[in-house]
Amino acid sequence: MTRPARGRMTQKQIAELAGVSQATVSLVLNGREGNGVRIPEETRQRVLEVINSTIYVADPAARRLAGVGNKILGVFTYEPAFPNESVDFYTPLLMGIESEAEKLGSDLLIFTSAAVEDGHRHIFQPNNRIGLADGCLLLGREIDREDLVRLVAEDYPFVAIGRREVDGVPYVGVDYAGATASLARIALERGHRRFLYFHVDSDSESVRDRREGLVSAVGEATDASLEFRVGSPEAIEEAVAVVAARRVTVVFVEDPALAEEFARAVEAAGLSVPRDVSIVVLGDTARLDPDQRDFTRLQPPRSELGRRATILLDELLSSGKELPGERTRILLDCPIALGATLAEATESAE
Amino acid sequence: MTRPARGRMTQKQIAELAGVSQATVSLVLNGREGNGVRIPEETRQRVLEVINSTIYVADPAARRLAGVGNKILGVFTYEPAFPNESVDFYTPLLMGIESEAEKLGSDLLIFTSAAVEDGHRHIFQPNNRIGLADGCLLLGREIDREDLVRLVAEDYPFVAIGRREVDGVPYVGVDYAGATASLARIALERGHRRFLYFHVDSDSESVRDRREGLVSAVGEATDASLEFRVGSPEAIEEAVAVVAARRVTVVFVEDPALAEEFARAVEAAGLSVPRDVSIVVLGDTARLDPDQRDFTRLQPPRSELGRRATILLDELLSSGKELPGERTRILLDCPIALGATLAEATESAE
DNA sequence: CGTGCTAGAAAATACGCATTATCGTCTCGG
DNA sequence: CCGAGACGATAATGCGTATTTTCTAGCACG
Repeated sequence: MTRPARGRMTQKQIAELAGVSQATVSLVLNGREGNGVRIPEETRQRVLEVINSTIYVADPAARRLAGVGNKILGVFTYEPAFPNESVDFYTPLLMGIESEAEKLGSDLLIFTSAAVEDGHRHIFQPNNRIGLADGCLLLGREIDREDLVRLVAEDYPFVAIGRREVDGVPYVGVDYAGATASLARIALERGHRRFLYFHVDSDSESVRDRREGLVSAVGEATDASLEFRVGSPEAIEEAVAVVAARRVTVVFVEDPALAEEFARAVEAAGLSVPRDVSIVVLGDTARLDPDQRDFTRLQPPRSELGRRATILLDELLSSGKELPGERTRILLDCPIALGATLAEATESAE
Repeated sequence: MTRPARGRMTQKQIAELAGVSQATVSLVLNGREGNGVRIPEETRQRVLEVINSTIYVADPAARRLAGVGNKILGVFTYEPAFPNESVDFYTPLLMGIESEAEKLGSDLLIFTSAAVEDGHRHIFQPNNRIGLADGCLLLGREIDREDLVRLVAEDYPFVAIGRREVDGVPYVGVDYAGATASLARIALERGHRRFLYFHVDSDSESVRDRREGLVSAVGEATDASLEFRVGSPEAIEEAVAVVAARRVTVVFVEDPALAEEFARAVEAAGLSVPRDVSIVVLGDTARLDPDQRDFTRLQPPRSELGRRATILLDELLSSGKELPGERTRILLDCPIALGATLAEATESAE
């Protein structure tokens, strides 16, 4: 017995003190009336007095076992939630989640116990405890698809933060496609015609959405072209050469770290950002150093994401899951930070 | 029934699939051997195979009810944990807590449900759920004394972050007295003799410790003097006058926001910081703007605090609370940021 | 006086798991 | 052939709560 009685009160003890049965205590506590249950005011008061004179609180584990909700929302992060490098990513999410949870009167259970392996956590481990929560929010840049499938199969109530293309997965995501398309259109308006896209090797939905937004917007302009390059050091060298030859005037970079690297390479080659080449950052800019340049970029509404996801989870829990699919798949508009790295295109020397 | 069976697997179902009893499944899962329990390898394998072919995970609520610790550490914050203004205060603490909880294989339950009243939360509210956690960490600048007394009375395992002068309260705090004394001695070494202390109206232990450290260190120098002023706008005006008259060369400020205000007032009066007057900040500097001046100040080791508190709580839980008092009251050294606002004292014009 | 009804409250049960006691069965020694 | 272990596995129990079911008086009515 890891955890002995400790001063903890039980309904049975309350019952003895009040001279009633445990069942009566439970009925009083839960205000059950009607349906064959009657409790005269006198008895009710007696029980309530005893309860108030003690420090009784219902054991949540027992409540859950008995099939009632606990007002506990799980939060599963695929990476540690609080380390410095992620602080700007997770903290705004958690802020939104916390404020909404407070409104709902729910507690948050953060699953820090899931060990990190292969760089990220897995939900289904021998002793996972997601079952303690009424439902769960899933945060993380990359969420294991198998986990999602399994959660759906188990009919466990959860909401993913970020769009997920798995049947039956409720999510609150960001309209990256639309926002990226907007950025691309701004570039087009500013005269850019030759685009370069530094992509990353990831098939995550967010990356794909951004790519598709870019491709479709550039495709709308018949005279514009879009080249792809994997974001790697070699590609940077080549890209700088291409830029130097005035064949590309704007570069969309998926990885923020790479953007800075590229900008430096450009400048090392004697060119200027954004005069000679504009740069737009697409991926999570949370990790940018504060002293880094003011990139033109996406600004996902993270707190709002957390808030909306929490609300959706609560809806799932209270509605008994009969929500129509479209209400469980939410995309939020993504604001754009215009920044200082997207300028008018200079005349091509061709 | 808020939460019906859902696709969830139980040991009973596993048992049926494997052709054994529920008890056997449990025994296999928990690796119980000896003490009258024997399970041949053949059976064990059969059960394990079934388990692995399904998505079974033990129901944590049931486990806990059955007397197994659930490895959940509660985190009670007296203010919302994630809002921007507190981010630098709580986040490092949470970082330390999280990393340690991960090592321990524990989850974190954040009590966001406790409604905020009178500006801060209370632990004991009807339906508080701290009972779900094995133990609890208490964070907050000001912790309600009554809550502490009651927790001790209940024999509930917890650790406060920050020194608390309440009998039986385990804590991990910061040696503010020592660090403040060090700062004062540095000021003395640099020739300062006339000290001014902007204090705040708070009897919290941390504020008191800093005051005592300052008083005792200044008291050691027989030729030094220390004046007290409540930190208020009027006091600022007066203090500037005093400084202008060269009667004070160094000001210790409890409230960081006030420090900046004071510095500006000094400069507005045509004096210079730190040439004419040195400033030392004592209180929580977490809220300082990044572009604020580089104050000489205290730098509490917050992540370490979180880490050590988590370790202590774990010790309390696993030791059955038989720890000697001195092991449950820990003070960590507080590093000092020398900053740029404590200079050599200029010769007094007296 | 027995029957039916009602109010009030206790008893019983289920939840899923861990653990203990118990029950067969088999083997070996005497 | 019988008793004592040894071995395997199951039945039984408890954890604290919610809920359903059952029980006990007391009472009115026929």
